[in-house]
Amino acid sequence: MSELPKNYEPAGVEAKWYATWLEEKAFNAQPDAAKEPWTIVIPPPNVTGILHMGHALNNTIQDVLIRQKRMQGKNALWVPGTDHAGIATQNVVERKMAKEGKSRHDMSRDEFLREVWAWKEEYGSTIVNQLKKLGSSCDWERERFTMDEGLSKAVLEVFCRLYDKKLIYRGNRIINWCPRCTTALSDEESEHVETEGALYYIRYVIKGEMKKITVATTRPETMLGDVAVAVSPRDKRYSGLVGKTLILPILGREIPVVADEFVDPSFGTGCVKVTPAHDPNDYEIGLRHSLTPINVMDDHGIMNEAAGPYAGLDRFECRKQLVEDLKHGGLIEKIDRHVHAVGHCYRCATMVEPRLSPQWFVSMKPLAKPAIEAVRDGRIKFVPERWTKVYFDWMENIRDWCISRQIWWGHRIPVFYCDACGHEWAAREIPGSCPVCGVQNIRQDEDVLDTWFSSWLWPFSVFGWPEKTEDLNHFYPTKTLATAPDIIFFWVARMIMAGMEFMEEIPFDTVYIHGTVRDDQGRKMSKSLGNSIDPLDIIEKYSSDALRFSLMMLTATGQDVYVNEEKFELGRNFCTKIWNAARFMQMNATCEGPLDPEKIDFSTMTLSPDDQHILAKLSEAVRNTEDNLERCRFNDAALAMYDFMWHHYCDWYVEYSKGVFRGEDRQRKMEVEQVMHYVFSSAIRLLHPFIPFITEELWHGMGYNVSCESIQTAPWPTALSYEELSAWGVQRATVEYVDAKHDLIRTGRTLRTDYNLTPKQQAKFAIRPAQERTVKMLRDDIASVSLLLGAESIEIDRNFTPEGAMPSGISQLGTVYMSIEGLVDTEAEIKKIKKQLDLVENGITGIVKKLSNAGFMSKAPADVVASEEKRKGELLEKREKLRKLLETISA
RNA sequence: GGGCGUUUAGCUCAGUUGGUUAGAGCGCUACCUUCACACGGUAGAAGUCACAGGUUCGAGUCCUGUAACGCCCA
Repeated sequence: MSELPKNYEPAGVEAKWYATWLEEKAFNAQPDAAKEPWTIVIPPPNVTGILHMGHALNNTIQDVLIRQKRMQGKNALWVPGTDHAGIATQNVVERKMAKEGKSRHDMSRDEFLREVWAWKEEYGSTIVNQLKKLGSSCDWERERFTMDEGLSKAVLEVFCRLYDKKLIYRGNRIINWCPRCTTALSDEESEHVETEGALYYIRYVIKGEMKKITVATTRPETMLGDVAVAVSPRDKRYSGLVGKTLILPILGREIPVVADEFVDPSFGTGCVKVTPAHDPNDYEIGLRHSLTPINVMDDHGIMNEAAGPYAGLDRFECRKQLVEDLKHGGLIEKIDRHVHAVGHCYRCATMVEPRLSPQWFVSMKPLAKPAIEAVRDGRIKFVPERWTKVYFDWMENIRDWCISRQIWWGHRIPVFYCDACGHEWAAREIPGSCPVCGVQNIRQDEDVLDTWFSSWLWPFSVFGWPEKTEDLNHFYPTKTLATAPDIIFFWVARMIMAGMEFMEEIPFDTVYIHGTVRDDQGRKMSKSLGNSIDPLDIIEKYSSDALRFSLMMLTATGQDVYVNEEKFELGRNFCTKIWNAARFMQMNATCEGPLDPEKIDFSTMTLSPDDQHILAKLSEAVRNTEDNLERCRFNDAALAMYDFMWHHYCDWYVEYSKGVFRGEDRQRKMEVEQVMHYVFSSAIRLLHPFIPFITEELWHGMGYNVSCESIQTAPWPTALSYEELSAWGVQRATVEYVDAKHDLIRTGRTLRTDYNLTPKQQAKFAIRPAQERTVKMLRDDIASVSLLLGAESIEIDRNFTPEGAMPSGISQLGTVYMSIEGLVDTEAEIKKIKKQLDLVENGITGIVKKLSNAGFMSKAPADVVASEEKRKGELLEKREKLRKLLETISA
């Protein structure tokens, strides 16, 4: 046991222990048939990422779980890694290159990829290092990257299997296109944003007639691609119109009027323009009426030749000019304001263009079925449970997944084409020639796969799948997946599908969905808003433990977490409190040498009521913490420990121990010291998953590392029942007595405060116990009651009747009386109270006068009257208290 | 348009299967620099549990409806 410094300096301590842990390979796990595996896979952060509060929350949760399981003796493994984040990373590298005056369009694909890999080597470990600062106990020797060799192999395997099962297919369909990233996106990657737009009413001339009809659209520029106008077949207004021909304004193209069930007669004019190349619904209408789509834009959202006079214009510029032109031609009936949800690229926020495009898709319905089953029959459960419904809703209406991306960074689609014979096939290895005609001149698909196509395999690909490895066999399936709600569809649902399809087993049994971290105004933390709090700043200022503990205290199950900097004081203050509790024990140490908390035996001691009480409360805290962790109630678990350590241990037991330590009974001192070490060493073990650094520092500082070098592998404390506790002489009745004693002491302290006694002033107390059996208990325990009450003397008498000035209070154990004779200058006190009473009386008179004044009542604003009424009430109450006080003192 | 969440002390939030006097942290008030800790201690003030109905011996909790805010999906 080395003497602890007065102030805890977390920065050095945290760095020291993390380095030691790495050195000792404390986080590493190997398959071990003798131990129960308990696995977590990290939601791999993007290599482009920097640690934000969401990561801090997410990873603290995982670390809490994994550290607890490790202490419980399980073969705990937390597999870390990063995601190659296709579009995001390509964007970052392209931006960086642009600053250097370079463009990927000036280099070959291979050259560009070399640039990205170089970037990854340089910056890709940023977030990993930040996770280490958080204290994350990941097995870093198993760190994976979604584009490393093994995982790429898994991706190829999965692609080929699905391709061969015809579950991957290429189709020409309307997809979400980002004109800035120039790639297709999946439906999930297009974020709907409420946008203030306009509804344009455009007139189309009916061929051969002088009449016009009006169509309403939010995207007028797409009319250049119109191939028809559709009306509802049930719409009587237009029943004569179907089959007629319209003249498309500007371009003069002749287009038919068709009847289609899709049209909602109540929207706009009931006539909708049909642009199959730029709208998913229009595409369907086009198919039903055999209309040929016309694409009017290029990859960058620039109008193409099909747009006639507008070719070469940006889509938004085109909209402006087209509307102007239509206005001049008298073809705009009106323009209404219109708010609607518009898709935006989730990587660059550019407005997404729905666009007809040949892309690769995964047929999802067959994959969804077993994944729905796994959740329905309870093999996988969501916490909180309500997310189950969100999952089912999505899974039951699942749409095919567009997996091809027109970028370079990612897993290249392993499909090959032979132009000689037209053969197309998927291959796990790059083939040398066409397997059908033998021609060597074959080419590979240019596109890469959606980044989620590798992450959906994460829970088993990290263990070497498709190889049947020992790791895979031992560590799969994993246990709890902790993640934020925004990637349930992107990732969680797809992992379940992949697990069921390729492993024929669930990937994890619990999905814990935590909240989003927001600022104190409820806004999502984001760089652009400038409202983000950098976890690293918090770590520097308050320590990693403080960050972790505060986050855990704040994260009510599944609710969003609102943070501001001050909230992290909570964790810091708690760590300081623990530190000082440890110092207190050291200062009062009588035992010599190291102390093994596992070897303490209370069965030979006679435990005092307070000893029994704190031991029972410890078991209660252990039970609460375990239960709450089991149910992912991290805030309740944190609170249970906080409450125990601060309010039970420090506020009561440490205060009680002072009386013992100041006394002469050496035997008793040693016993209390043993209780303290038992309780404290258990409490810091309990706290270790939440605040790993300070607890490890104290484990060593207090010399608990006798039989177990690190707290990380020290045995998890056991919650003892009263039956088990009775072996040490702990009785439930005694514990309840101490609870009641605390209530009594509080009552006595209130009396002290009421009569303005300073902490140093001793007072004479008397207690009239409510029950006979407490008389002896209190008499035996009188020393501790006296100390905690600041009593000069205490008379305990079932028949006590007060004489003179003795105010009283009622507690669970009985009535407490305090003598104020000699402590309070009665004369002066009476004078003071009378003076106050006068002031209050005057105040009341004034207000009553005011309130009975008709002029005031009729003219004064209501809130003024109300505040006067309120003040009157307060004064009346105060008068009553002062009168009572006067009565007692004068008695 | 559909779904979900939230509404409890000045602020931020807990409150599990309905059950004594609705809790915590911060802030506030008073007293205290006492030999673990002022990042502290003791005591205290502070709530029409969003609103309107209903069920019940009993509702912050369950049911119906309304409102506001937020999120997701179309």
